[in-house]
Amino acid sequence: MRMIQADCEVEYDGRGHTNLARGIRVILIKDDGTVIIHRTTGVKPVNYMGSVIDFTEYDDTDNNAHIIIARSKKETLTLICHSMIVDLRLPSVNDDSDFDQNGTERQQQEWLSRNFSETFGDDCSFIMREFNTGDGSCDLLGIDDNGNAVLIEVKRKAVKKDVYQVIRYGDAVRRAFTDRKHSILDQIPGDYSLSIFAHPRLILASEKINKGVEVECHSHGVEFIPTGSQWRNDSVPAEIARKNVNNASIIRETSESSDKQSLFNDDDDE
Amino acid sequence: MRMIQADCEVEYDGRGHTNLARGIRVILIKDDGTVIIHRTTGVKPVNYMGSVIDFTEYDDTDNNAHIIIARSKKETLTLICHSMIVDLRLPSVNDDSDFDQNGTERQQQEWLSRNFSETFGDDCSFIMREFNTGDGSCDLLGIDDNGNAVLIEVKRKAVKKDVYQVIRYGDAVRRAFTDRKHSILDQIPGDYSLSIFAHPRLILASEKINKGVEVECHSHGVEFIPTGSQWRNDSVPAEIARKNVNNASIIRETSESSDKQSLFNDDDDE
DNA sequence: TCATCCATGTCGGAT
DNA sequence: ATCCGACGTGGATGA
Repeated sequence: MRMIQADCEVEYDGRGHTNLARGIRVILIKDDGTVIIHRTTGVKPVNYMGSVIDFTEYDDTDNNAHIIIARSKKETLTLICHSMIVDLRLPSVNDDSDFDQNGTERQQQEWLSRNFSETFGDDCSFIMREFNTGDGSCDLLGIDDNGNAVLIEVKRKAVKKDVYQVIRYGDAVRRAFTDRKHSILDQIPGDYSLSIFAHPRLILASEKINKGVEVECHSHGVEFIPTGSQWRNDSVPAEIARKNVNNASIIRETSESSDKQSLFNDDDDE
Repeated sequence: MRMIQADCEVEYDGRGHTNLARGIRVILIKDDGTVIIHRTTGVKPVNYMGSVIDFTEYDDTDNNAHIIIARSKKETLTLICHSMIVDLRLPSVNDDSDFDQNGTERQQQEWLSRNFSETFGDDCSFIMREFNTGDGSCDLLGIDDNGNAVLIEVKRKAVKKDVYQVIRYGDAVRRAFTDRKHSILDQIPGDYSLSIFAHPRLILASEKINKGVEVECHSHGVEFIPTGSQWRNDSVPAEIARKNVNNASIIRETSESSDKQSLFNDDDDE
């Protein structure tokens, strides 16, 4: 890992083409070749490149510049460094530690599969998750008492576009029905007829919902069903923070009103 | 800007919840409060947080740990640092330099507006860009010789989902027609009747196309039109690299076969 | 390799 | 503030 702060220009060429005019940025070069360039604000890097195949590093004495070129199979990232303010090479370490993640749509989907009839109605029973419609996979597949398939798309926050995702799944299974494409049944546990896809029920299920989504649902024959947030509580891990904060002495603390700037740079030496 | 390398645990709580077990990572804390935590590989940070309102920093002497807590309105990021290997506070700089980007859909859209009939046919003339359908804005609006609106969605790479984006725009303008919603015409230069939206032509235009998209188009009455890549050539900026690489002396150079690892850390002192 | 979909998506623009 | 769609989206997963 290499940590650089440099006064530099950056050019990227590949899927697109970008030019970043001269200025001071922070550059990370990881041991796997990944290059990440950050400006002074924002979460996302202004430039970056992964899958680097080779590096070339020049000293352009004529222009008094240090040049770093990273190449991947189809891309090139060029840094013209007019001055290297910091250039720190850190020992390589490998980090195979666990990263646990909660509150994902996957967990929401799993929770709903275990709370199916409670959420979607007693006339409706769960069949499977990740049902392949032939045109993308639907989060949940169920069947109602009329023998119609129930296609459910799960979102943490539903937007209008999602309504069309469900419509698309409906189109796909109806086409499987009219085309007598029996292979779509192979993935389904149990013994079902293709006719369950003649008139599928379409459901969009979500925790939060954007304005206008219910109207969009209604005008396209899609049911909207709120899921609540209960699913989040089922798998919250122990918080590491609480057990450490006790007995700790505060070194520095800021609030919204204070000058944030002064905290992170060396302009304010205490 | 603060650049840290630390042996740390990380917990995030907010929209989701994550726990990262102990290990060595690089942490950037920007002057705007943004925190970015990188592992040893990959482009994306393992943890991050923007819109930070306040920081709290502890020394937990009991556990011999340094604790940094960043809070935004609805989120908390906690770092338990068991050792601070590097903790560099860099002077704040402001960087208002230009960042030019090319090869965007926006440019493709603009190019198509200037090459409209060549691309979409002589029976078809351009009206405007970014036409608000009432349910999302369509990239290009034109009109054909039959007096029907032509709704065009532009993509660099078309996928099946995009077909439904166009369908949705078609739904919206037809609804405007049946509902006699004349206000949709306000944004259109020139004098048109609502009836142009009775039977809109729907077009998906793209440079690249995924398998199955044309079939999806055909089965939903959407036309697919390839745009080519000509639009990319209209706005390629001068390459800054070429003019600098001449007369430069190579310091170090790697190729695919060499040991990349050795380039970026200090295991190989030359 | 290609296609699909989620993401603590982030970000910018419009309403 | 919310809504909306692009992104050099990245990354994982399944065919």
